[in-house]
Amino acid sequence: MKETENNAGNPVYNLGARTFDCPIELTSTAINGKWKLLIIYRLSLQQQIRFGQLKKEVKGVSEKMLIQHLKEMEKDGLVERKVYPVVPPKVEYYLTEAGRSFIPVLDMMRNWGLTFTAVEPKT
Amino acid sequence: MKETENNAGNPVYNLGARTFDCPIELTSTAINGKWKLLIIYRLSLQQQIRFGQLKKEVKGVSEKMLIQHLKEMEKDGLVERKVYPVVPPKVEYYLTEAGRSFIPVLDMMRNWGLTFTAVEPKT
DNA sequence: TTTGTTACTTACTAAAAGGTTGGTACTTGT
DNA sequence: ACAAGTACCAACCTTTTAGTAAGTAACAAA
Repeated sequence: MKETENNAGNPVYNLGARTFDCPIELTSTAINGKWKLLIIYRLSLQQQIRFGQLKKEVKGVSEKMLIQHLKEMEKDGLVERKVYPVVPPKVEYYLTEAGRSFIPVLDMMRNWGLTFTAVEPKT
Repeated sequence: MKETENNAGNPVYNLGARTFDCPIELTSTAINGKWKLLIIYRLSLQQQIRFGQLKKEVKGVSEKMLIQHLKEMEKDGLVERKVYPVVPPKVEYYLTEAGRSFIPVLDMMRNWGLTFTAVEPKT
């Protein structure tokens, strides 16, 4: 059972443990989640960031979803988690190489959004 | 009530009837939907396409979701719909200028996905 | 008159996503 | 003894999203 092709002989794409037939579906899945793009954006602006700080910066996110999304992105190999053996707990998150490779894509997505800036109506 | 800023005096971004404070959220919302990126991708490959043909090309999509997504993208100003007054019905869809402006972004997303191509394990 | 074609619509259901609340662990400072 | 601080977890509930199945309109061809 070849792992570089699907049954039709087409190449496949792997993100973490998941396999896709289509690169767009991979990307789509990777960023699927209400807060993921914002999380990546925040992570892209600094080397590493503590969980509590990230929660403050991603405005409106619940703890549950922040953790859930971070875990998924960890599994996908986009984010890493560093635990400091201290009390109270200290955990830092940062983008992996693969995660950082998404930054230019995110920038384009952001720039596209910027083109929809509201303008003053003519009086 | 100014429509180019939010209450904090920051600029806002408009997609169709919706307003966002953050360009990433706008983009996120615009492409939110299981099939939207694939639909845009298909539309990007040809000038216009009939509904039935689009359904064939976006493999796995149900009629309901295809229609729903197309309608949303129409409201968002990314897609246009052309109805021919014939029987049986003939409807063609195509990207608007704003829709086409997303193509480079989609290309980057696709290229990012391509970097996850599975490779032969070393034997 | 019945059938076929195409682009839908509607109703119903199942599944997934996300929010809220209330925990826990562990150590330090009081 | 206990309160504080931080990063979680688990249970529960609501909302959203998506899938299925059935039906409709309009005309043309058989």
